[in-house]
Amino acid sequence: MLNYSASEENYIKAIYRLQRQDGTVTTNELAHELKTKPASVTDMMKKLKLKKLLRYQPYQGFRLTQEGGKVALGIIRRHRLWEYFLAEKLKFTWDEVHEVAEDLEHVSSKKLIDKLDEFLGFPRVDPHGDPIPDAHGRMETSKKIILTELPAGTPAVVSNVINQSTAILELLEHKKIIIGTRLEVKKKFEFDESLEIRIGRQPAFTISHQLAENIFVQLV
Amino acid sequence: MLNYSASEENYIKAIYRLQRQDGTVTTNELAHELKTKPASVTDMMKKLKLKKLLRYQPYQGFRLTQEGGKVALGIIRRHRLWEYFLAEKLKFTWDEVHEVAEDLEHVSSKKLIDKLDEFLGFPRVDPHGDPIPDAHGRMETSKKIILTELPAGTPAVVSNVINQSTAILELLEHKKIIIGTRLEVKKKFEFDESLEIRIGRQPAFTISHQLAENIFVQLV
DNA sequence: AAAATTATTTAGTTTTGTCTAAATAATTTT
DNA sequence: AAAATTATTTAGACAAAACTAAATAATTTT
Ligand SMILES: [Mn+2]
Ligand SMILES: [Mn+2]
Ligand SMILES: [Mn+2]
Ligand SMILES: [Mn+2]
Repeated sequence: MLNYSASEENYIKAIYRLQRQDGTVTTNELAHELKTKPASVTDMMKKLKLKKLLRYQPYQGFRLTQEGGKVALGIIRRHRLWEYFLAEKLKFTWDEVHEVAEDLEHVSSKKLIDKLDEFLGFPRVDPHGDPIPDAHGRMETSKKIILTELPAGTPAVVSNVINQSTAILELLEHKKIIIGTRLEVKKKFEFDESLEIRIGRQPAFTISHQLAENIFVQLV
Repeated sequence: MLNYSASEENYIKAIYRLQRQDGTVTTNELAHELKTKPASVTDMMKKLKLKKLLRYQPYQGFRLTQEGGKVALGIIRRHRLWEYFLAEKLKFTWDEVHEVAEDLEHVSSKKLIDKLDEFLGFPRVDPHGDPIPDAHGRMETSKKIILTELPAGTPAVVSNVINQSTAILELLEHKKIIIGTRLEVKKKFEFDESLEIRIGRQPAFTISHQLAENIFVQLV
């Protein structure tokens, strides 16, 4: 597998993420995601097409090729292993890891990453609950549902938090919700879409729709 | 302290290393050290001068300013901490650490490095025996002498190996010489400048001038 | 179906870091 | 002290990655 520049890697990773949702990715979406200009996206897309990492016809959207997908998984593996390292070994808080991992992910020594993986004990998920691809690019694909769509009375476990800001971390810490927390929705209120939830045998409490939207759970 | 590009950092580090030896650094020396062309060096020197990291008059040599020296120590700190991490935690061998650290050193989060330092237990020297600057840029300055200049009969401890190749590591492992080994020169042979040395109470053995040149020791 | 709006691409610049070839300065040899 | 050699700088080009402004294509509104 060839080596790509940090810039190319950031584009590849963004396309991978966006195409999970929409199937195909547009110029404007990418420009917005990467905080760059549409014209810059077009330039880079031509380059990545030439390198056979993606397919696209002018004015249609982009899609990674099989090879492009493999490259993306490699970058995501590096990113999430570093995040795990920062949180677990260096005691970074949850909201601090992403920014640093955004740089570390571009150091591409295969040996470094495989040894790091081993040192960390082959973790399956990063500090936000996102799965870490293994050395062959395989990763866990457990069915996760948004907390807002969990039916009342169904026990579930928090598996993933999307938003990685300091603000959401503060709130989650206050509410004592972390990845792995087992909870149940008691009631859904139509007016403001807030949820009443219960953790274990503790008294139930309320969380806002905005918060619930960012929490994914798995059925148990 | 501002942020510098990987390229600028590699130049700064190289100047720092070379000026330790010669006091001042020339265009050709730098070009050779960095495997680049003299014209590229001149370009970069203008840039670093503009940023007040070095002093130079055309056709004289270069010297880092005080600020330039501080920046250099920061890069060296990152480089050596990563080398220590790779060797100690990830079990890289001695000859493999430098190349990877050459990339990792350019990830410049201060918090990352200070936490890494703490995680590693504030190590004083990297795997080759070179001192690691602390968070304030201070580092050990123990007097080291080349093994070829150690007088016969004076006990000393191996503190440092300059050459970092796989080849020298193989030889040192075979001879059971590592950093920290206590030894004594028994005899120096004029003909080929080979040395007879003894480790502890074991039988004495011979090492070549080429090998001895790359080993530094400290008196005990 | 035209017109208006929105999305995307193209054209032309800019910055950073590199290179080759040519010019000039400094040093060494004769 | 010239001449020859070596070191350094300058001039001009190039590639990567970004940007702005203008052109064009696609979509939506009227
Ligand atoms: Mn992340
Ligand atoms: Mn990144
Ligand atoms: Mn090194
Ligand atoms: Mn480097």
